[in-house]
Amino acid sequence: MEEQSRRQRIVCIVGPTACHKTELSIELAKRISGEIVSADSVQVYFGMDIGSAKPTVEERQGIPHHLIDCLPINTPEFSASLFRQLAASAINDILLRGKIPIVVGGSGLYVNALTYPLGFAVPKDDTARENAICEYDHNAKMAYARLKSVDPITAARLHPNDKKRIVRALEVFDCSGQPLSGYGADFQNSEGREAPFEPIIIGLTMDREQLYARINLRVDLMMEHGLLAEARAIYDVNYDRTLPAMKSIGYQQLFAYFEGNCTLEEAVEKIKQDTRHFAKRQLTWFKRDERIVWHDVTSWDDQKNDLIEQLARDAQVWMKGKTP
RNA sequence: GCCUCGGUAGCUCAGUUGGUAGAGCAAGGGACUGAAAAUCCCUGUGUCGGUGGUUCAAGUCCACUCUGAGGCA
Repeated sequence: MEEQSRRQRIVCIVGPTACHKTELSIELAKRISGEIVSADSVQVYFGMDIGSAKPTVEERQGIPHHLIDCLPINTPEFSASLFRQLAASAINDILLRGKIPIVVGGSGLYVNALTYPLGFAVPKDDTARENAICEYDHNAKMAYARLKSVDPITAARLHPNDKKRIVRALEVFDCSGQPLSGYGADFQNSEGREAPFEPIIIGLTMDREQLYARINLRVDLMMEHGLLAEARAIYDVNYDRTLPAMKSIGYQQLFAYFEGNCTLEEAVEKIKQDTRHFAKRQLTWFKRDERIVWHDVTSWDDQKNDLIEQLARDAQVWMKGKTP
């Protein structure tokens, strides 16, 4: 309890893409003297502006934004762990300046990295990963069986086809001698470690059909605002296509078009489709998080003023640390 | 007017010699610890266009009918 109250508090805004997170966060920041920390795995890259729905300088209205535009596209690897380091230092800075950090984003794992005591104890090990991939490709069943014997807890969580996670779990064991589950296998703080920050989490959601309609519309707007040229510029640089940034929605589909694998119309449809699927996955992720206080913003235009006022009060109470 | 081929799940279509239907996509649900806008898993009842008939049994055969596309006049 003593430790808990000493932990630094932050405000988080989460929810699926196209759910007014950006607008809300900026309005909130204006009222409570906040600064924004983006928890978004694509907005971190320079040059991916339209497709990642980065707020423009005008939209930011002078509110400082962190973790936007801080990596080149050809960054070979970024990770939740690295995000935590960068975001944590940004947040500490903000707090030192007496401002309120507002973490806003749709990358659920990134938010959890800041608000749960996630392990991230064993860094990526290229050799061990190579070997695990070979092992899995050679005989997936046996690779899974080995994980079962070496780390039964993680194996039980994972489906035998979940190559990426099985490989990672084997990698962790092979280079550390410890099972991945030994570093804390859940989000429930069962290991008793302390999370970096203590959040109030505001969740935005809306009627599914409405959300999908907004997504479709937003993709059309992105195209009008020059997404094609933005994607083309990135395509022309000829980056390694296995780079994480190259797989972002809105870009990979247009790359397929540039390569003649589909028409432009089909590519745009695919962007909408993939964005809808993505929004659904985000909702699944956030739904199980019982810390989130949800707000249905289906009728955003009518409710936003009241909602912003209310959330500004909630956030300020939270930051003063008066736990009920 | 005649001929041909269609009409089966939200969409595109399968459906063997008659045994009350099944794939892909969409959609829904779930998972998620150094790739997370990534990756992985689960879920298919629908007046088989309609009405009658043959049959123990019809999406499947027959008749009529509605409807779409194409062809010939």
